[in-house]
Amino acid sequence: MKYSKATNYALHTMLYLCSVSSDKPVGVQQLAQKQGVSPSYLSKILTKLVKAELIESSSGANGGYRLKGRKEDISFLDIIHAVEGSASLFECCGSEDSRCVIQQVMLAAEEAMERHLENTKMIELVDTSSCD
Amino acid sequence: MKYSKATNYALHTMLYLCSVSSDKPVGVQQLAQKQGVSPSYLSKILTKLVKAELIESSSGANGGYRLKGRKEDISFLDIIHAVEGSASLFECCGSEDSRCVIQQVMLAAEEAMERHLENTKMIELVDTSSCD
DNA sequence: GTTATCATAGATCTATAATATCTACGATCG
DNA sequence: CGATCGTAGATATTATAGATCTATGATAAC
Repeated sequence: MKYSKATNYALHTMLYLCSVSSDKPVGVQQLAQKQGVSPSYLSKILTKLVKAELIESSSGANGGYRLKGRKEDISFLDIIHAVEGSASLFECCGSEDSRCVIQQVMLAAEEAMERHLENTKMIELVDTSSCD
Repeated sequence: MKYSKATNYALHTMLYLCSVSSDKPVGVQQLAQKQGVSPSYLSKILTKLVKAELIESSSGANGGYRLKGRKEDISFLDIIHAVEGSASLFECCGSEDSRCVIQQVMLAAEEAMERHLENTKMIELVDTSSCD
């Protein structure tokens, strides 16, 4: 079990967009170059963030991506759910059999992690950012 | 990102071994049948639990698997680490770049989940077990 | 000692998801 | 109109999970 590289790209892109905090959209070429990944692939990931309404895109010349909401409101969990989906990490018997005690423990553990990810907002990292 | 089915099989097998709590080893055929999985596959998973010293195996007639340690000491995290490995769920820049603030947040979140899994011991589920 | 039973290790196969690229398309600005 | 830029879809490529089979070695019962 591992977080995908796509999640890594998404988090770093969001952190960058939060730190520039400009009205001007940033093109995917520039974003991709900073992370050493192909623009085609990154744009697929960013489209998920658009659909989750974390960022918005503008086409045409001087187009690109910019934040939609406020930095204070964007959590790690928002970004991760947008990329990875929000399904449970553990499924016992195919469906959600809530009677399974193992399922209950795993779900509670997962919620502990998600609580932490939900409480950490992007704005907290803006000034201290390295490795972006 | 999802927990593997192997983890599911391992957890259910461990819960069963904890609930029978007999000196007699249980064969992999019986364990596999209860979960609707092939004995060949399950034995591969159980071998990992043996190497992690959570259970012990005995060959030959009337052989099989039985608990090694005490139920009070076996945590969910022990089992999960035995099957999935104990590497971090998130890797930022290939190596463990501890300067990356994103990495730090993800690591802290993961630790919150692991803390919960470590504090939940098998014995707590033995009596209430359904879906085993 | 022989035989039946049972775990282990290794090779192998398939299925599925992650990773990545390319092309065609539609939208926008100058 | 024409250059720029995001979107969607098709497609290719790995990597990993999931699963099975065979050969081997260990053990107990006879």
